[in-house]
Amino acid sequence: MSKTAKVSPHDPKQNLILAALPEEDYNRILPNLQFIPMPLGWTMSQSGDHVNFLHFPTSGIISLIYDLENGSKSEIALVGNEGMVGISIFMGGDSMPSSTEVQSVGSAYRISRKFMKQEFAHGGQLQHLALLYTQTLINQTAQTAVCNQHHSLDQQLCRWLLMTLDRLHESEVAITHELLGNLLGVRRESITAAAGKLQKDAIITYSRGLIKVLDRPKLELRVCECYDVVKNEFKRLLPQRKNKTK
Amino acid sequence: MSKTAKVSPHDPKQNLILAALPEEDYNRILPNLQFIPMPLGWTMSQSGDHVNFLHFPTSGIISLIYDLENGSKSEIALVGNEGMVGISIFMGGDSMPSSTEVQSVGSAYRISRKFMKQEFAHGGQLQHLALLYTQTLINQTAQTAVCNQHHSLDQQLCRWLLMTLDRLHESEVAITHELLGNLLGVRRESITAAAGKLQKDAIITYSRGLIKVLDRPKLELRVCECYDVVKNEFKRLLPQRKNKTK
DNA sequence: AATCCTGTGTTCGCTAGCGTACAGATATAG
DNA sequence: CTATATCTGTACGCTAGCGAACACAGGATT
Repeated sequence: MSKTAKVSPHDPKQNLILAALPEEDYNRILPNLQFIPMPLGWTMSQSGDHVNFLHFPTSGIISLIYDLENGSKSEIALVGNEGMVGISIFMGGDSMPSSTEVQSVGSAYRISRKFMKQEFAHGGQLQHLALLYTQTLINQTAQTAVCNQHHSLDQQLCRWLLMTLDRLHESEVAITHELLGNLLGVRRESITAAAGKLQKDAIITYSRGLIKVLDRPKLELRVCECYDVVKNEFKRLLPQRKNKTK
Repeated sequence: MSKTAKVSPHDPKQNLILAALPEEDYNRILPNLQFIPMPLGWTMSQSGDHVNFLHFPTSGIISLIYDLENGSKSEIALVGNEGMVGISIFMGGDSMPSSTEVQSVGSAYRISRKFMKQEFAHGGQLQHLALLYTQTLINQTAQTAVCNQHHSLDQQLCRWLLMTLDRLHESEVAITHELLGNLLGVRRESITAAAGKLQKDAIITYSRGLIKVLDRPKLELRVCECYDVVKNEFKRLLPQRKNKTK
């Protein structure tokens, strides 16, 4: 976050998808946007829930999570102000087997399911961006699948931290080992061990639910390729176009 | 599948997406379909390749695979005659980081990228089905991610066999332990061990690249929930509508 | 027949992460 | 300022899957 002002979460264009819309589309959508705060821990939807809104975060982080019968979970993707939550609305399924939880406080603008379906049917730029973003989500999920299988928890932790930092725009992450374990699908103790190594090497410090990243470059040295793959594919599909607001 | 005849791979309606189209849409698309055999081992596309055709398999199986820098791989989804290959065409990205390989001989009908884009833009039933199918793919990928992390190889092998059987419509699967290891992201020896258990319990037999499933019900008893989750979500999103061919 | 290649069987030591258990440490509430 | 709940540290034995190495078996080749 930079010096001061101007970065209000109340500006819809803090969301990169909205920001990338041509003025015409943006202006049509604007009156249908509803501002909504996203408190920490809010379960926006659970597996199978009929989804009624498409959310465009302006700040904060949402985790997409798959739950198993035995209570284990795994995060399959992260969404911040670069994306949207609720793709099943335009994909047609109306619900998904994943649950969505607010990982880091923030806020969003949302539009109703009905309006989004209309907009999508028009086939304009919002449709295009929504589908491209969905493709990046698929990629994120798929890369998570391979990463889970082939990379060490140490590496996965670095990946998670970097992905989170990218969406937070600050170097402090509020999360306990316990919750992080849930997201990465491992025990709390395993996180303690992995985080301990990073702390010992002065890459992070943490205490009681607050992780501070001291040395991001070193994180990038330790992370597995998955971080870059996801990031690069995102850049390829959704390059940051400045919208020409006069 | 019934007694005899009539199940020619040369009938485009062997593909369930095509079969689910209303006559009107189907007839418009028909002249643009090109039949193409899919030989065993054919790499239809590699990571990053610009995709020129959307394939609708009428038989056979295609694996979607993610590769890592160190040479490890993992299959992230299976596609048979229930689906399509090449979604990046209508999702807008034109390519994906996954490669696609023919796992089991078969054939497909394909349409050109250009024609598909046109069709998709019309916003008709093909658009709708394509997006729904994409949602099932996302689900398959996400479930693979959790499964990789939380379930034993034994269970994953059962899952793979069942998913394959569902697409083959027969009880013999031609694949070596080595290749199976690649798909499931483990060593050949680990497959030998897992398959050995199934063979000992008379659930399968195998030799030199040919696995015969003897007792499917027992496979279903051993498999993890992931198999059903994916299957049920598929049914929910794409229930088998008989198209009203007079 | 002898040879080769591909596919499978098996072993050995190794490591990551699990499950369990318990102890210390630091907020927050009363 | 004490009590309590929440976090983190650490230890122990256990298992799944790894990596490497080698033996054997069955088709194919000649």
